[in-house]
Amino acid sequence: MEIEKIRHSLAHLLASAIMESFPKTKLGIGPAIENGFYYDMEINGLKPEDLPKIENRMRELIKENQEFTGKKVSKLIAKKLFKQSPYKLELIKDIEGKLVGTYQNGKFLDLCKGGHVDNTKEIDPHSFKLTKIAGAYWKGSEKNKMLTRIYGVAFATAKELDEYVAMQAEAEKRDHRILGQKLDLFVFSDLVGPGLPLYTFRGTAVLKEIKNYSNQLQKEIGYQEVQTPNMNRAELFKVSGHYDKYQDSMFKVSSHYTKEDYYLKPMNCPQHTQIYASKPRSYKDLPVRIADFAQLYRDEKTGELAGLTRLRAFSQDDGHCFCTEDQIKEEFKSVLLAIQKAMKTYDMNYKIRLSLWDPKTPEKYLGDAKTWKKSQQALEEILTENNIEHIKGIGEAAIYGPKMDLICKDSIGREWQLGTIQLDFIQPQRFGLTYNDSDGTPKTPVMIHRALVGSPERFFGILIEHYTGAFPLWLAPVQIAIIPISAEKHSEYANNVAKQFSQAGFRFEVMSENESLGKKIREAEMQKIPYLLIVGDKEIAANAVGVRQRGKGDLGQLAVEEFIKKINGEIINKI
RNA sequence: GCCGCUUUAGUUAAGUGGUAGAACAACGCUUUCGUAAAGCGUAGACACAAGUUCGAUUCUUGUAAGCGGCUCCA
Repeated sequence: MEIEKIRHSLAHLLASAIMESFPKTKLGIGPAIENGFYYDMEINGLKPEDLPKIENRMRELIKENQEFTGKKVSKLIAKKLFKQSPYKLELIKDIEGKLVGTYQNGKFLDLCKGGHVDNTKEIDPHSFKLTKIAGAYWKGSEKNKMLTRIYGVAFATAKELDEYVAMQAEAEKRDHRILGQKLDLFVFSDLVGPGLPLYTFRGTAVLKEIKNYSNQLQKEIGYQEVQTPNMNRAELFKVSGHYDKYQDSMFKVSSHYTKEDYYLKPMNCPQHTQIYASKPRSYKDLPVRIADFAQLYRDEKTGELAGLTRLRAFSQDDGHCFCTEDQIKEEFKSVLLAIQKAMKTYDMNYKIRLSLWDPKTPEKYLGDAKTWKKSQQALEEILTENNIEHIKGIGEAAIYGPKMDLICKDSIGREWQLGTIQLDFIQPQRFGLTYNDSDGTPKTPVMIHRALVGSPERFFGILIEHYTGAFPLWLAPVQIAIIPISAEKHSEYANNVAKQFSQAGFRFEVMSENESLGKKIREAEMQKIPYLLIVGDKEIAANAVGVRQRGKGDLGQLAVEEFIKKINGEIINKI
């Protein structure tokens, strides 16, 4: 039994149950989706608390052993049959040919091309659940009316449903928004504003490590860090072409003293072109590779903001490479290797997507079809020549060119775009960038946009869930907790040990509150600190620390120097 | 931005048309402790604004923020 058939049949049963309780409802569409199904409809008076009732009615319908019987009818007849719903009529109009498919189960008739179980007895009445009510635009377009969508999850067996529910609960425990608060990594303030997180010293420590590591990796492939302002004249974005396409999502800033508009920058590339353009370049200077961690601002719609994964202020481990066409392949390859190295260190699963333009909507992009064809071909060659497995994403390209994106899957199965390498023939042209070639003639360089983990802030959020807050030692916000057994008797020694850690550059805290040892260990464990060092009389006598490792328990005594040597090794190797 | 839901102390969270009961955290006192919560006590909250009402934390409306979706994601 194909699970899609069960899911889609349940959508019909849902609609059938809805029409009984809400006969005025105008139905839209009801497909099977990953993990379940949904049905879109224009409905009045439906409340979330109605769902269990509808769910039960669906179970009753299943037990009636209804047959699904398909029949093709002419469009004229179909229009009469479905005259109640303008959405169905629109679908009938859109269908090519003279006949349309209909399916009957029990008293319910739906416009449908098929894909059902033969009889509802093939559905386990306890293997599905209606989960939520949401709004959804008709045919997925913001310009259309918003319908009500009822979501359900469904599996072949009740056991699989239980497993799915359990997995969702597990994922919730990893939610970076909750862990971020519990582990004191970042906060939001109503006064500061939505999408504008404040990182505590702990969160800042993690973010810094993420950025430092990206910087290390990109230095290895020749990128030099620059620093650029957070705002610039509107003119810059008019030249780059962003102003026309993205004006609505840029924050406008005004000066009291000049009439000209300024914008907070949503990306670094236009500014980087100006570093390139600051002096004459020779072919011998290329590639020119620059990297930037500047804060970026995007005026996202409020409903799109979410935790650290969608922000109004964030940075990117961003870089741009200006090179000749001959150098494209080599440059892409070195960046791709750096990204893969990073993903290995973070122990993340990913796939590579070749993101292409959608030739059906050229108005969404800059540049002509010929340039697009040329650049897309170049990227595809790189992937096939190096035997790199990839998928294709039509319509996923940037406005100025195709790209390779790294897609990773998080703990609850959501996919995130992290690293990216993008080819751009357009901006260099628009900014009039040139270099003098070996024959003395001026040529236009190619621009490569790239990021390793994308946005460190967003990646931070993903990592919190990836590690369930238990960061590896090198990333941990606090790496070591030093716990004197008696605050009074052992704090002095604890502080002496701490001084050595401070000199060694570790992140530590001394827990010298007047609390029981058990309680302090519990607190440190809940903060997921990798190493707890217990110090009491025995350790003082031996000039040592009692080492307790997260997840491993008591490791026994180690001399302070020995411990420093041990964790230094772990930090350098990022394990 | 759109559809729906939510908002009670720092956090979790009970409850009511007559202004709130608790746990953890905080603070104070006692305790000075060997690997995941010592004991006692103190203080602290109904998101904001308007309306209905003798009286609103509770009902209505609006605003803000959050959550689940949709749309978007250079």
